[in-house]
Amino acid sequence: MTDAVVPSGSASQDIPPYAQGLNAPQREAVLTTEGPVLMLAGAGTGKTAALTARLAHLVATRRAWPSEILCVTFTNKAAREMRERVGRHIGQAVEGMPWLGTFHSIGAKMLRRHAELVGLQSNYTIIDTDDQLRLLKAMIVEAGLDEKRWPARQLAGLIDRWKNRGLNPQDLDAVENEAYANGKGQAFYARYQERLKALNACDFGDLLLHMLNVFRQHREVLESYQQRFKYILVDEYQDTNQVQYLWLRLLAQERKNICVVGDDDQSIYSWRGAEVANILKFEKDFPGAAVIKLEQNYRSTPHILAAASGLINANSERLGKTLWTEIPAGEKVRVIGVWDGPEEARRIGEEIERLEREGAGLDQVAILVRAQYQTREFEDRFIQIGLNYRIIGGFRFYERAEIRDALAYLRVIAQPADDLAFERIYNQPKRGLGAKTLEQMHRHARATGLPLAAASLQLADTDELPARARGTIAGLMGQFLRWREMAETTGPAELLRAVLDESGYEAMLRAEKSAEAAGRLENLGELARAMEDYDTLQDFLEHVALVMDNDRADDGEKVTIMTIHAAKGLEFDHLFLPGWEEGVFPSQRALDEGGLASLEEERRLAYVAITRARRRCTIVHAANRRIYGQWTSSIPSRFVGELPADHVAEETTLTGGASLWRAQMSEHDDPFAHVARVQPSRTLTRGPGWQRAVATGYDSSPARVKENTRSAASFAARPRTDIAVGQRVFHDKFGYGEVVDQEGNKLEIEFEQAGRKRVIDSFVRAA
DNA sequence: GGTTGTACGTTTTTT
DNA sequence: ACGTACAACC
Repeated sequence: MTDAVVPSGSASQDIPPYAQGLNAPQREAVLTTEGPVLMLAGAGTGKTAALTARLAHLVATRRAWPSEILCVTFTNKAAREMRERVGRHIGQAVEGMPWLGTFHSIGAKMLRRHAELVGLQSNYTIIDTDDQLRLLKAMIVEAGLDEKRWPARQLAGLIDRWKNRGLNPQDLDAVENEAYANGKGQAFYARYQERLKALNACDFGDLLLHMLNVFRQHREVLESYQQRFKYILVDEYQDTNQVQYLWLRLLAQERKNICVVGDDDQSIYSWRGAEVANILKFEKDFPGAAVIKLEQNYRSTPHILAAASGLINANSERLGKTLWTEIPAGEKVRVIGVWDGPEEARRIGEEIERLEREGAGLDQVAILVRAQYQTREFEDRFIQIGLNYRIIGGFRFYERAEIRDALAYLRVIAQPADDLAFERIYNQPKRGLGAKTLEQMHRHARATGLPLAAASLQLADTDELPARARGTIAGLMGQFLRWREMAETTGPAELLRAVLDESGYEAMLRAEKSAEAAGRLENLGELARAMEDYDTLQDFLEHVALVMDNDRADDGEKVTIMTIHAAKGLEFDHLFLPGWEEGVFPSQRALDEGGLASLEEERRLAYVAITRARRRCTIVHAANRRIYGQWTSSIPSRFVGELPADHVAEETTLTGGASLWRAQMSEHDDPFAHVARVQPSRTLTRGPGWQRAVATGYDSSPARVKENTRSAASFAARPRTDIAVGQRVFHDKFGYGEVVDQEGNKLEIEFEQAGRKRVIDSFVRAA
């Protein structure tokens, strides 16, 4: 994803502007419009340039309207870049490309049109992992299972993986089913789907799986899309999972004008369902596919390229590419051995300061780590020496509590059946509604099949709850009604401001007077500002759910610190790769869990890391490192040994004095460091902690989840047939009494002890 | 209902 | 080592 593509020659009159400056294979990738095309694009070979030119070519030659091209990427960032670069070629017409986006955003868009085919309404909510976990946890507890023994996370992971593979609950075989709570997996999965339907919600996996189901079960819908999409383009094809693969295969089946771009050597997401096999078998899936290899690298020096190529050669199962470059030879890849983690940070800090003195921009310097915890060492050190840095990853704006609270209010306004959102804010700010009230609301909601909000309103009209709670609920629901009306006429930003003000949420934060509360208020202000760009609440909520915009514009030159995963697709002049030790990289956990396949993925990760470097690449390994508070000594990564010697300059000073001496000179960094050095403890194999004994009963039968197809706004009540006026009944709280009036499911009862009360019929039983 | 103590689990991450 | 999440307290 770089602009680096300007090879020599080849600009001539008969070559359209968008194809000028492309090399021969790139141009072939642009001009081979008909039939299946597999574009194998190595790192830094100008794949995005070719892809965007191809799009421009299809439009410019009138082969398709922009709206007839399906172009899928994995990340929003990639989609944004693609749109921008296509725009440079074809101008305004790019606005008419509604089907350029991520798999999930395209899935969401299609699903809005066909929601009813899977039992949803088109204003369905997209829930995130947090909501997903809360929902599953509630279900697990409800079923009487020990949440400790069968964590919701595990179930969520399984369901996710099933969805990624295109499996519906009924598609699971006995083996899959066994994977959770002794064969309860399928039942939970099925119930989870029912619950989501009742909430008019779906999770990320559903965006693709629901549409796959629609394609499979509704021929006419599939055909309409097959007709519409004259050309299909897929970026990062090596990252597709099974469901995405099935999706594409159905859509491409008719016209077979599908062009996939990818690099099997850069497949680093198998742990979340990506199947390298998809790219490896493309030629089998689409016989006669043109295979185009982009092998000229425009990014890195020959030494860097050779080092990376030598390393990846150790992998089997490759399609095989030979990267080459015309860039003049630069420095060899440096490998530096240091004593421990702190020294590693110190050394890299010094190197960066030197680069700075030499005039390098800090924006062109990056440190790529295997795991997030490694960033701390650098953060500590860089704060100390006053080096500007930025850590990518970590907190996300939309994951902060106050933002999620605000969004929960908006979600309830947009979609009254969104119980998860309602539960989050019904007592936030504190309104005196506690667990007891919530329990009652849940009970009533379950009995009636109403959403929580609607059930609570109904409940507020009776004596089931204390007068205070009733008034509070009625007031809150009244506010929601007003906000809902307001949403019709006002923009989302103004609506949010009104909600924050009238709900008392803002007042709650103001009353707090802490620096933290001030920050939260600021964040909410920023949220409102972000909302100015959207016309409807619905648009905004979808944006939030799907476009977790991470990269906020950052001012000033800073060293970038991030994981290798996050760096995919990026490039830097000066690159530092610390932590190349056995156990860290390759990660011990990967080796324990995935064997050879994981090792090869770690190696691909190393390949991705090295190929991010444009001019200089420095690999560092430390002999001692503190991991989980435990000093651990380690040996250099096997990947270091796999680098071809001719292209590497070793600077390992471990045994000889200099680096050791330096390490001891600065012991004040860690007064106990010498202790550790005398007795380095080694924590080797940590068995997978999640493998636990298997034995648990499933003693309570799962409560049935009623399907609620009614809109939340209708509070229509189904009266009970076994209760009538004059009947003697029993109520848990009020005791015995006689029904004096029945109106829907609300009863008026003259109780013997408690007097005349209005109650809900589901709370009494015939006596 | 809010605060303190303890136990646990710690790769990678998008959508 | 450390942060989080839940349980037991006041």
